[in-house]
Amino acid sequence: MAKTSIFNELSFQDQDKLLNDFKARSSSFSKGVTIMSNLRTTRDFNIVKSGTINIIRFNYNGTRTIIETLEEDDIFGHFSSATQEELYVIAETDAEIISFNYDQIFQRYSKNIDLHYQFNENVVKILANKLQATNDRIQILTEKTIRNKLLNYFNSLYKKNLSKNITIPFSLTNLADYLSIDRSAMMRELKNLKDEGLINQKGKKIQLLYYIN
Amino acid sequence: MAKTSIFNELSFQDQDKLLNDFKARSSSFSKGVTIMSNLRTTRDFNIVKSGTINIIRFNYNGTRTIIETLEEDDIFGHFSSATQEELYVIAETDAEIISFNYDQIFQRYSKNIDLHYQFNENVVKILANKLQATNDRIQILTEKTIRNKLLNYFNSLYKKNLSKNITIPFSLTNLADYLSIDRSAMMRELKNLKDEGLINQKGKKIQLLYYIN
DNA sequence: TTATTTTTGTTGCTTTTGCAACACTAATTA
DNA sequence: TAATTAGTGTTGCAAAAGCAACAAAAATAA
Repeated sequence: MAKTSIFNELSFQDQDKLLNDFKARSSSFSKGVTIMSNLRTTRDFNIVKSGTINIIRFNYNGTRTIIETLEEDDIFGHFSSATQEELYVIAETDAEIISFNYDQIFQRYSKNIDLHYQFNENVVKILANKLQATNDRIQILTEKTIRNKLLNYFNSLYKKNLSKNITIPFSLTNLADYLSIDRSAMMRELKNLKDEGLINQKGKKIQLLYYIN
Repeated sequence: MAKTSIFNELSFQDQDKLLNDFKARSSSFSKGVTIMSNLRTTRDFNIVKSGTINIIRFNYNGTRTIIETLEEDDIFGHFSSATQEELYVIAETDAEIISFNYDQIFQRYSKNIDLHYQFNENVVKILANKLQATNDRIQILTEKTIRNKLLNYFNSLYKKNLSKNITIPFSLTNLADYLSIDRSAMMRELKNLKDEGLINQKGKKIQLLYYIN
């Protein structure tokens, strides 16, 4: 399933028409700034127009978990959130966000119907993609041991790139964060996997030496 | 956010028109039967018309994890799946399923436009709901200790019912499954919580004795 | 109603994991 | 380029969790 962008099949002109219909507004944020601190209760539908942003949860003990990293044409809104704790949206780089009221996308428009149909199709496809990605993550998180979490994660990268030479797309510290395991315990397990000849590893570069499927 | 059904705001007549447009087909399954063994690759959009079904993953070691339990008017499809392992759809009770090709929902229909708009709105809302529920589950799974997983889960039930007297909606065995923890370790932790006076518990009935928020 | 299966509750033991602390390297910013 | 911050790699120890096994209760089927 190829990644769908929210503006798939829509020209820049079409995009302008849509955003105009939605009464969308645009805001700019500098690197490091908190874009939103109440993601759970927002009624806005948000599109990242440029830059990179992180959706972050702060735990009781002060540690943080990156829930999602978003880039150009990715979307976020109340659906990105868990109901329990509040999530923060933070600009990883300078970023531009377009926002409009969530219910706008359900309006029946008499003009530009084709554009709205296309937009709707994109929304459905993106949500379905996100749901699948989230289900992937659940599968990894439900693995009981650190070893299985790692192997499961490696396999998902393998299937994405169809290569046994994979590169972790973020720092090892963030990987531990993503897998929800202790970093030092993860390093220990990586070492075990190396010692047992299952992988080669240097920093974020990992070579899978075991048979897959 | 109230739960949206796929046929929200659509009369039975409207439903028939839609399903006719979609060239939908209906199938019946007896309790215990495997409805589908290749959820990952299906191109169908499926609706549960009656009964209860489970989406299940079988782990290497033979244990199973219930990914989702679905009832009347719930939907499932490739978006329900993780890309790694294959998921099974199994009839928990006698069940009736309606299926049609996934791409049908993106067709531009000249007739019954309002119905299709409404259906599309329902699809988006349901997917957003599911995404939120899945994010909830991720939050619970990222908790590091059994105690925190339990408390987090109890809190989510508390927030749903706004009562400190909660009832686990499935067996304790399945709860351990859902939280991805060892059942006996979970029982031990439940006992600890009781001994420390944080909860009362008898079977699936739990009373929360601690201060929330 | 009895028999059978599933679920609950419990415990000892072992393994895994998290925590804390520290040295070292790489990357970023002044 | 130097100074500062962020990330990597490692270890000992303590705490938490998994595994295995079994008895008792509850639910379901015969």
